[in-house]
Amino acid sequence: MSGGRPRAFDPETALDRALEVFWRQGYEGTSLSDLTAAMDINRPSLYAAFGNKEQLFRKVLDRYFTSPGAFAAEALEAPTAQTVIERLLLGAVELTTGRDTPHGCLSVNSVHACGPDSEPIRQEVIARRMAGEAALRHRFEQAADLPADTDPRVLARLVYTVTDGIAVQAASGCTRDQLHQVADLALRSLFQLPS
Amino acid sequence: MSGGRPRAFDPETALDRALEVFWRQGYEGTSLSDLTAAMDINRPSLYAAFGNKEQLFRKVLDRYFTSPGAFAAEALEAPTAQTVIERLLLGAVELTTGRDTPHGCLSVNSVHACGPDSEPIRQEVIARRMAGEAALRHRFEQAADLPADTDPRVLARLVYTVTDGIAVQAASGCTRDQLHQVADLALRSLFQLPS
DNA sequence: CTTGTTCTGTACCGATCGATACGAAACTAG
DNA sequence: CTAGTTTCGTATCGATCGGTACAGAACAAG
Repeated sequence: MSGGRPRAFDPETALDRALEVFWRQGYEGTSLSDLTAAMDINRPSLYAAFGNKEQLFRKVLDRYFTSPGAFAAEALEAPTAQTVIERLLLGAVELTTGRDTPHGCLSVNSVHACGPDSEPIRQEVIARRMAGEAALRHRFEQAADLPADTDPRVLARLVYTVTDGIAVQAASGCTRDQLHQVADLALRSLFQLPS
Repeated sequence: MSGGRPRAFDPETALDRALEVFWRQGYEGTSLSDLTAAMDINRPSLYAAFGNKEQLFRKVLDRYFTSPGAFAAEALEAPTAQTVIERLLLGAVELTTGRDTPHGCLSVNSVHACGPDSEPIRQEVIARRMAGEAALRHRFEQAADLPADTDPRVLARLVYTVTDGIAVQAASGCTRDQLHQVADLALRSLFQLPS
């Protein structure tokens, strides 16, 4: 039992740097050289601390959902279905159009991870998306402010369809203000509110 | 002036094969080996006939929008704004969940083209998307079946947000039937139709 | 000190990336 | 037939990919 040479970097901040790069460039678009440059560590240090590129990305995904993407889980605690949806749509706009973060959504980007070698990553992201959708459906099943003929599954899927679309729009240059208008219109349509 | 050796492949079918591969694997995820294998031609033949990978992708984009994605332009000719949106949403579902085509949308995939080297591709796709959105806005400006307080820009953006979301959902495994339900609910919400 | 352990830094691995050089093959024109 | 032209097929280019071997540096324990 012994000390050994102390590591010269903080794993958490390094993980944040990796999140930055993966968020902006996607899984396949990010090379190990990009990662080591952004994390300011050498290649062997990266492998020793985080496994390999795929394992690093999974840890980055965890960090993404627990900190910038935490609003999605927290939104489910809103009192009514309407406020849940409101928080989800507005939260998606904020997340995907941040001033200090890349535009778009890491999760949505990763669904389109391209090559055959990144298929496990795709599957993992898809599994997380389905879990989120199922949670939203359960939340809707317990809501009292939805019409009786509303299918919670379809509504949950529509809401995630809109948030996914928001992410795509943000990734393709739509501004935060523009997307706020879109989210507002979507909410007014869903709940037939006066404009 | 002379003949020369005739080419042993049909450029149009080769382009269709390339579309297939790019559609499924994205721009960066598709290697030249993937392309030559799918198009059943050699590397120099590809370069002689289509330029390079980027130019080939642009021609594939043209083909995509003029044949599987043609519904988007045609939908604008529908008589009312409501039917325009109807055709767009249902067309998006059909396009992105085809039996004999990859799931998802080539255009939406390419927005997330990852690395810094594929930035020109991203910009081209974004430009085409903005052109489509502008066309839809103009169509809405001339529509008689929209409430007077409707902002055509916001509505156009919302419609494309939903079609983008449909593409993401399709890419992540959602079935055609499920997305039809989503599109139906979106339409009923937008136009406050009885279910 | 020495020993053991862990991390750092360089230099490198085989594989694959997009892109080409070059000669043989297949055609037309004369 | 020969000459000219275009495509095909192989073999290869330099660069980069993800991943590692290995030696030296920095610590703790004795």
